[in-house]
Amino acid sequence: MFIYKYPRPSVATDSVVFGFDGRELFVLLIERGVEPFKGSWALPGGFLKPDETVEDCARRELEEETGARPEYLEQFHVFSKPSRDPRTRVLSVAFYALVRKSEFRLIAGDDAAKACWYSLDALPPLAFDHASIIESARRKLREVIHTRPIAFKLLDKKFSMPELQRVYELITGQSYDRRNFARKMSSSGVLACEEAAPGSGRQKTAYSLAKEVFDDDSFWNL
Amino acid sequence: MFIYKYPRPSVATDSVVFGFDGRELFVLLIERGVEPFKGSWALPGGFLKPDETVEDCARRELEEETGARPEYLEQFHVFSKPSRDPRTRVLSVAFYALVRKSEFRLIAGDDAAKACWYSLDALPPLAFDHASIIESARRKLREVIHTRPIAFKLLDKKFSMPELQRVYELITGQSYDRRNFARKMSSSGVLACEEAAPGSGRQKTAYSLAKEVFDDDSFWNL
DNA sequence: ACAAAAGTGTTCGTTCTACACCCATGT
DNA sequence: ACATGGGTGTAGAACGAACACTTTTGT
Repeated sequence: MFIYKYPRPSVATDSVVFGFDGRELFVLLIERGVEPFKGSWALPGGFLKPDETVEDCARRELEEETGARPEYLEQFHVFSKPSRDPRTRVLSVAFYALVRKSEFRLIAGDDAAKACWYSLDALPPLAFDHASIIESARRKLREVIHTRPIAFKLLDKKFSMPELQRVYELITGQSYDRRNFARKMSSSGVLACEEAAPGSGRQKTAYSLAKEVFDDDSFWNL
Repeated sequence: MFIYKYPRPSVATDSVVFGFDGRELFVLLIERGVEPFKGSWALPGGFLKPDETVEDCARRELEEETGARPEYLEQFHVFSKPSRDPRTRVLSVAFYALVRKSEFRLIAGDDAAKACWYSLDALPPLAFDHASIIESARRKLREVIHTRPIAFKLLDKKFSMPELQRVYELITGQSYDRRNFARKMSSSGVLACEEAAPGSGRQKTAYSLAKEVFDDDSFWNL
């Protein structure tokens, strides 16, 4: 039992983990194993422990519930409407993360019955205010993709230009001319060319993130 | 007394209020009237009450401690290092706000001994991690000024082109060519020309934010 | 052999940048 | 009268947008 002089809210984190399979964008959801909303789909997340930062908490809960250990994870908004959780006052710090969907095995642990990828445009009904958290994360992603090279976190180390373009188009909702897109990317200096496809035809040239970018923190933390 | 089954952190808000006097940028600080850090300077802010959102809390505390009621106030980061407050675990949701410095009277109320503007490049020693919160708010401002027309919140309803330019230069840390700057602003469509200075000389042309922009929420909330 | 996907250059319009002079006001 | 600050236009460079054809691979 914990006793305080003034009332305190519970604090939780929720994470919107985006994944890409070469075609579509997905979000990682869990089926809740406990009340409230037992049996419905929700974002992975949970309550803050006494000695961790919210970032620690988001990472811990993600790993416990789904096995995911994203490289890139960032907080983007606090949801604090008093009625957002029917049990008690819960304030949620929301994060978004980008992972290579292929790169880890889904594990359902803990109080998550199972973890599962859902296509962003075929989401099931969601617990709490999680639908609006996802909406909000999408807007954030659309905003931030112009500022930092985060799209690469969704792709394998080596990727092709059309794959990269697809990611940009899905995130921004616009479409781009193939040649202009490739030129702009190439001249921006963040790409390294791994293996060129020589002639012209259906084989794909492989690119990767330039090393200078990959390990320069200023690109990622602004 | 409040009793919970699991430990909970205290949740507070802290606000970085920027002001502009025609020359320099300022931040609104209070002198703490209570321990810890009694007598030193700090950001206005305080603890979340049971039935308010973090936005409500930030507004309430700002008004109580300084009298400020900013039009534009937005959360930007959660600071959650367990040791950031010596008393107990306090998690802080940080906000930044922009006000017309001329437009309100400073009032010191509550547990603030007094409220006062400090120039951004002559800040006193600050309580807690408030120095780094301010640093972080500045970076945020630098980032967001390219996306939304928030600079106008620092200026009077009517303002001159050189004043507007000064705000941009202070926030971004760059300087711009007068003519290019004026052209870009004029052609961006967010300005309305109030009174043109006819000839050319030292009288200033007055501008204001275009009405369409002023009351179109999409410009402000993205 | 046909359909689907990937590679490749050029032109044109727009935007950005750099730059110099004149006038009005206050001291 | 002089210093300060504000107004104004143009030319060249960089950037962004639009556009068609050829090759390869899989069916």
